[in-house]
Amino acid sequence: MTTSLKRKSTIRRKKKERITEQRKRQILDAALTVFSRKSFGAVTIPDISQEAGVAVGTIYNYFDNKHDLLLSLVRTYLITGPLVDLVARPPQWDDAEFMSSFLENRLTSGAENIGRFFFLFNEIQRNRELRDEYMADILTPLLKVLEKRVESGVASGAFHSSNPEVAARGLVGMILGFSLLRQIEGDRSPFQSTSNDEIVTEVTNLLLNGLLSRKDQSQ
Amino acid sequence: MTTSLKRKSTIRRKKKERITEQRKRQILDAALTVFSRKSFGAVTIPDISQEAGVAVGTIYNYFDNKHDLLLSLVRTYLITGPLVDLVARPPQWDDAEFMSSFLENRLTSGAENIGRFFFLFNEIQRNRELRDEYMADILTPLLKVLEKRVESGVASGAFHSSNPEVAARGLVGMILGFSLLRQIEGDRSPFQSTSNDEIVTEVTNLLLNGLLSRKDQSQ
Amino acid sequence: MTTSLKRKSTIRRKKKERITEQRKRQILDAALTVFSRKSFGAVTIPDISQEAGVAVGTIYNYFDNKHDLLLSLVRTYLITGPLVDLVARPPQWDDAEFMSSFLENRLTSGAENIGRFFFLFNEIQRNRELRDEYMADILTPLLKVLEKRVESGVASGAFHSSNPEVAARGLVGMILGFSLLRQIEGDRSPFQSTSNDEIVTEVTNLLLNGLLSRKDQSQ
Amino acid sequence: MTTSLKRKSTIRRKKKERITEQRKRQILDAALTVFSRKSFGAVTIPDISQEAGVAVGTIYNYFDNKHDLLLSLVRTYLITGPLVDLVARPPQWDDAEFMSSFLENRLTSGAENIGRFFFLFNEIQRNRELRDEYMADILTPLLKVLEKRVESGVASGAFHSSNPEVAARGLVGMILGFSLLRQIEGDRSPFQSTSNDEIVTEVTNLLLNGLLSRKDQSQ
DNA sequence: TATGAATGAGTCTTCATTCAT
DNA sequence: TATGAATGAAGACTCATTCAT
Repeated sequence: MTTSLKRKSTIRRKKKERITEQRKRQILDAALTVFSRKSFGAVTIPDISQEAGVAVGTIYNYFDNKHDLLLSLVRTYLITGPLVDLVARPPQWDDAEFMSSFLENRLTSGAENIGRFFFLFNEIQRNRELRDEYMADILTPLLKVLEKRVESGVASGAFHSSNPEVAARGLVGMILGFSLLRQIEGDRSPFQSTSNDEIVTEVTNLLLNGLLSRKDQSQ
Repeated sequence: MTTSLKRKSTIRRKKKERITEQRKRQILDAALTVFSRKSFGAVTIPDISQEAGVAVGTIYNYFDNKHDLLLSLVRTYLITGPLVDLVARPPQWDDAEFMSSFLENRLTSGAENIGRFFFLFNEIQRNRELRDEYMADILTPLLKVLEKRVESGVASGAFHSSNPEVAARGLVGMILGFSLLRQIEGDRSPFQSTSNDEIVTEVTNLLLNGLLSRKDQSQ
Repeated sequence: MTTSLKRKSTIRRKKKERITEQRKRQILDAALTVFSRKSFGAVTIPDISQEAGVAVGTIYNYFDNKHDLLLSLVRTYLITGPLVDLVARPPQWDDAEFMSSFLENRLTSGAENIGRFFFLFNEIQRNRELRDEYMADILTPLLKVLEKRVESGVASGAFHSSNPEVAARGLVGMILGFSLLRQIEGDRSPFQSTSNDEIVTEVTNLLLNGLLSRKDQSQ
Repeated sequence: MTTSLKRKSTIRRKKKERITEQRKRQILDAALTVFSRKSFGAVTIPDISQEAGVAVGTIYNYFDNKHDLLLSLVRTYLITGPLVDLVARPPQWDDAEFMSSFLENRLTSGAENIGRFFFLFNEIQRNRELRDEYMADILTPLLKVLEKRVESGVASGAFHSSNPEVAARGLVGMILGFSLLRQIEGDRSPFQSTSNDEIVTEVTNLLLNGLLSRKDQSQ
């Protein structure tokens, strides 16, 4: 009976933990939805609580304060996901294949979300804690992986001779900036009737082959 | 005498307008300085008034309210400047020269400031009025100019065959994204000891010639 | 069988009541401990529940609300105890002995606790119900006993001729005020290295013999 | 004219300072009034603002926060006034005269106010900053003055041999405690029909001559 | 009976805006 | 025109109390 009781209590604890995680997620999802509508500063806790369908006080049962909620938001949605996998387990393809695949992946799955997280770039710039964490966990590792690929590609002759640091930031930067422009243009983007595949192909092509045609290229 | 009086009053009015413009500018400059220190939501009117060296009430003599001040900020710093000139009076160079010169110009003079103005992009996205204005006055014309250049470059054989809409957005996007990354990396950027000239050269090179070396390029 | 059942149920009920009283006491003790750490306004029900080792909800099984808990606190710790005994069964000593023994008793056992209960005096002042109860049950009877002793002492020639009402309040007041000062001085009290016996002797001496030496005393 | 302008500005600044002081005082007076009705924790800023006849925000133009308001309250009403004068410039009377005059003074002018400030003793006990300041500025100097007087009185033979530290605290304590009892008894005090002079005389007599009549006194 | 997550009224505090000087 | 004290609506956050388990 003691065993049974113990088991029961363990089961209950686990169940409780699961519920807690679900609630956190429920609130974070609501927060993200609201943040994509209003700017961060304009979002109020009641906004979030209403969207999440819980009381204001409930939010404070799961997060210390608004700032903590923001941090959790970043940790949950940015500092996880496919990018982290890519960095942690870079595939064994050759450098050109890797680049082309990386660009396609980011332009396809990353671009759709950039609008929702755009407000975070602002916060990241102003909030030292957030910035340090984002850089340490995401940006720097990603850039390092790309730099290494560029270096090895240059060494093997597959790539132009390039400064790897600039190239890595150029690649990531274009993905970021291109997605940002799509976000700003919104409804008025000329890509409404362009297939996403074509866009990805074109951008990848631009980055891999450049703008100039072969004959004009000056090595 | 009436004429003389009128003339005098005209002179006075002009002088007054000039002073008013100076004051507005003084306040907007202060606002921009403050925005670069604190996150947008954290900036208060007293902050700005202190930075500008005027009283809180004075700001309300020149701007209707905080939102109006923000609008003026965008109009003054984003929807004016060298970009407008470039679009209004595109130089007569050939397409390749134009592109290379455009990239250098933007990466040199634009990049330093993009961090300071970045928070405005957020506002642009949330504020329909602002976004429409920004797109109509700046973004769309700029993209149009670039698209035309790409088209003519492709026609002349100077450029790879490309979708001009994608290419134009790719170019602007990379400038935007690359500058944004530099801003985020800040002190930890690996470019601390790299000359700005080299960076500009490398990015320009990446965009014009692509990442892949000649022998691998598939037209 | 009915009888047996009834008896059993009576026993059970008594046991239950005893357990209930224990729980109440456990919570009140915890409340007192917490109040001695934080200011009254800063104490929360979770604070008390944690100190008592019970859940928040459990407290509400024994007390209607926070105010009720406070009332019980006063009733349990102020409106009971040795003072009540003293008043209910005054010893048969002569008046001088009684006074000296009263002072020693109060200064010894009462003084240590006065700091812990002091915050209750505030509540007593604000809460008419509580004040009436405290006065009716404790303060007035105590003062009456002392007044009677002073009267009889004056009549017997043992005491100076005094207004008994003033004298009684002077005695109680000094015990109260002296203990309060010790509480406020806390660590910085000069009595750290003075034995409690000496302090009690000195205070008792001051009250019984006064400050002036015999030769200066004006009857 | 420059001189005239300067003078004008100086006058204005002084006027402004005076108005600021008046406002602070106005708010502090209101706070004191409200605190004497409700316990400290129960008082809200709107309570005070309403009593003071100003807006909530105005209070924050003069005090950093509620805690700062409390500190100012203590500084303004407790750490100033006749007690400070007494301590700073002790009169040249002989020791017995001094004591008797001190007691009369405190029992007369101090006692009426003790009720209004009673809540502060609670705060003083819980709030280290407040306690340190109150002790350093008021309590310790006062006790030191009294201790010295007792010492010199004992040396001159005017007073009984006493521990000066205990005696000083006994004197102050009785004033405190006696006033406190009057406050608690309120309407039901038996002193309603007793002249204040008589009360003061009796308490002073008790402290100076003690309770025991001459013949019983044991030196 | 015990529990503790959920609730939302109530608090402190901020700050855009006004207006008398 | 410039000033800055006064204003009070609005937001972050707390905590006494409830109630489903």
